[in-house]
Amino acid sequence: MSEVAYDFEKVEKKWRQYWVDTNLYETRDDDPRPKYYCLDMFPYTSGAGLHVGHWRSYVLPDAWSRYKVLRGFNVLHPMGWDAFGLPAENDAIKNGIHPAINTRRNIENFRRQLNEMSPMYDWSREIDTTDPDYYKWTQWIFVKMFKEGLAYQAAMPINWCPSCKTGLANEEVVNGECDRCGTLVGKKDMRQWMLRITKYADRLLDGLEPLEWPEKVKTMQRNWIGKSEGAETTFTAVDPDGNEHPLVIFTTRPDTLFGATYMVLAPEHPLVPTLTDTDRAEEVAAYVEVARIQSDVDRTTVLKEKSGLFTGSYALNPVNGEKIPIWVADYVLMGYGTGAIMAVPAHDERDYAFARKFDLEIREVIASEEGVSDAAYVGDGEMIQSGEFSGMDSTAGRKAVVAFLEDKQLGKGTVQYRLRDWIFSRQRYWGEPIPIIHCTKCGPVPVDEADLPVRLPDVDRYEPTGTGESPLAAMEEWVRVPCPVCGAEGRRDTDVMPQWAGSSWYFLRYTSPRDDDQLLSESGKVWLPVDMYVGGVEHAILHLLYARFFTMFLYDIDVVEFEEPFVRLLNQGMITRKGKGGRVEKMSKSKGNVVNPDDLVRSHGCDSLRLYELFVGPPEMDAEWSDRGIDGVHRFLKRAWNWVLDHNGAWSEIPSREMLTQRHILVKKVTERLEAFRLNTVVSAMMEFLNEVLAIGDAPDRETVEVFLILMSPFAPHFAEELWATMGHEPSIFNQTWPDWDETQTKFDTVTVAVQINGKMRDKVTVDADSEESVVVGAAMESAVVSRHLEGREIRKKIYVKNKILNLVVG
RNA sequence: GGAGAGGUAGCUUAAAGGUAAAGCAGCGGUUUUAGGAACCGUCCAUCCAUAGCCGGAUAUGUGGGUUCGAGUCCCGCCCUCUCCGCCA
Repeated sequence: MSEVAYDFEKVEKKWRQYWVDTNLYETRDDDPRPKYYCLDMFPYTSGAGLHVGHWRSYVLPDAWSRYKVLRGFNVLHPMGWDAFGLPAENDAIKNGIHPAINTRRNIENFRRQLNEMSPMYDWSREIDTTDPDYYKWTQWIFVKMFKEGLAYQAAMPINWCPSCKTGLANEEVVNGECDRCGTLVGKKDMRQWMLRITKYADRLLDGLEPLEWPEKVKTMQRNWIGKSEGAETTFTAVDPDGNEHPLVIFTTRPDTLFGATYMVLAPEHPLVPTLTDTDRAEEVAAYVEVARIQSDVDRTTVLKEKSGLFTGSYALNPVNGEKIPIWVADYVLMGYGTGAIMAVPAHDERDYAFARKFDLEIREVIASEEGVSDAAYVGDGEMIQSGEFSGMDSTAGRKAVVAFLEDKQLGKGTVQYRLRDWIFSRQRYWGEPIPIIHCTKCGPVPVDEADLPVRLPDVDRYEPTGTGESPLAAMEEWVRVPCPVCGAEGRRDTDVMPQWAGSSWYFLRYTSPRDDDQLLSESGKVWLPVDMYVGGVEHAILHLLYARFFTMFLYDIDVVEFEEPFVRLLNQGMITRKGKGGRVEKMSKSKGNVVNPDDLVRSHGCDSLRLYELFVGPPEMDAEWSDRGIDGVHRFLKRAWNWVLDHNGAWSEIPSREMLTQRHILVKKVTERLEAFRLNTVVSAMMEFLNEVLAIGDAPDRETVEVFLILMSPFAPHFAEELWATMGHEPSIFNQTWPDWDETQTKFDTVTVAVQINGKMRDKVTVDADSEESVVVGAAMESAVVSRHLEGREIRKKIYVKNKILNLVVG
């Protein structure tokens, strides 16, 4: 037994201080080593603090960063705070503490908790999205977008809680209800700032292709962007007075144009009042009103019965002049396509359900084996009942019909996206003020870039006003400013940016966090783009899409030299644990199943917890937390500690052949598994190694132990550093180089070969490595078990795989 | 309805065509006034057979297939989890 017990508390305190004192984690732009930028998704600083599930997502990239350091890279591994936004503001309101103060407290708690993990963050690069020196540049980007025509104002229906009398962000609408009072959320038309992300739809789609991202995330983004090719076609609507109105629809299936038996307008469609006849006007208006105040959530998630009303008017199909009824129904959305459709019930599931309910004609125009008597047929096939196009395959037919429409000027081929422009205004307090001044003569004018940032004023009342305006609107002395263009009296925009604004470009700022003159310093550019980005899959769409959009924009205005910010993405899995309801689910305070990492650091040590967070399961998969699991890795560390100290100073001069082989196997396994990011199996390789060398029992040689410690250091840094020093080395172990392995040294002198008979394992024989077949067969024949199975049977075939198995096929 | 991930010993996970392995739990021991912790050892998945050992058969959700050999490859089915969803 070693004299010095593993006192993790003392060891961890000592080295944590040492690394800080010696600036081990300071990262320099001009370091000659090749750069590597490993980024964690920075936390949203809620009041709840970190649990072991969060810890995992920070330990993984930290271990990876430390590995990259040992591999000779100059690693940038920064951390900061995403601290503006609604949850922070609501939390502050609830606690009756000003958001600025509340946020500061939360940040300090997060920083303290993260430091418990001993991360190699370069804290000199810390950023905070609520810092005016930071959001100055968030506003700067907005000004640039405004100047490029990408930021514009539009009247948009927004989520509106009639009880709280306030606009709500989508995040605040839960199952169609106001998150705060439970009232059904409706819609209200308000003038909003919008960002023209749709202009980038194609680039956002095409850019995904080469990225080393999980396929799932790429698929989700593709679906979100939702590109569909089709045609716009102009029908002619005839109102009750006999006046004609062009009615444009979008369809992805122009080949089914002859199957259109009715049309549907979205309730908000501007032609609805015109086309509704007087008998139906009241009923239709009521229907439209109900649909209008319903939220998108209600209209799109409830997949039950279709509803709708006939307007009393008809439209003419441009390809055959047929007269078909025009309906209004809420299954058609104003926000997609043109807000109007031609309904082809035979070949569209929604139209089919609607037609069945309202007894409308279902006309088959694509031939299929199944027919359309039970359900719509949505596949391809031969076009029938389609005039001159009959007999054509529908795939070719789509192009032919589009060509026909274009020729007759009845329509054109177009592309539609599901992606909408980004609603960028919030009528709230805790966010970046939108840097625009409204002038009665000049209209909206951006704040002069030299005058940025527009500081968020300190107000006494930061609660939502109830008028639908931001609390900032009440600050007359702040609002009233001269117009930057003409000098006349202007008014500041009083909306703020959404929570996502600051996080859409923060990864750039870490490279030049204190540059007051530009968003990104020349010297900081060396780091970009991000080589490895680690975070939860919950950001698969919004944050990652917004960040890509911002980056592409900054590329277009020559701020950065690349279009895609994140080369490689890793989504770490959640930590789950049995909650109050007895169900195994994601850790959260409300489920009562959180485990606080601070407690485990105290009881088992930071290194044990780091190791267990990695060991708990494959990084990208969810893992169930086991309260006792950490004991296993803790014992492993103690055993390893004793193994090193027991032999310290009494090393074996020459490593035994077996020890040497174990060492090379370990380096190989750990390196290969690390490169594949299978960190859980790296830890188990360490355990297996220790079990093997303890079984050998010989004193290890010095080099084997040194190698072991270097391999351990990314995962259990204090442990490795302490033993490294105890062996007489100068700190720090992180100045060492990752060891290499010799393939020829990973082989043992003798190997155990399994002997199978007809594919079933019967015995094992030990032979010299690389033995020929005859030798192994000879050894196998001496086995009693084998000979018993061979008795009275003839060997038909021998299959020998060197050093692995011998299979005897008998008759 | 669509997309993705997954189902291996009581639990969490390895094994990517060739001996089913690691940790936890369990069991036995040492230490201890005792319990716990720690440490050491061990490990029996099921069934058949046996006084007991030796032995045999069946075992990676399930049913087929390919192969000398399948947890692994192919096809069908069942179950779990996550995300998306009236997008024309």
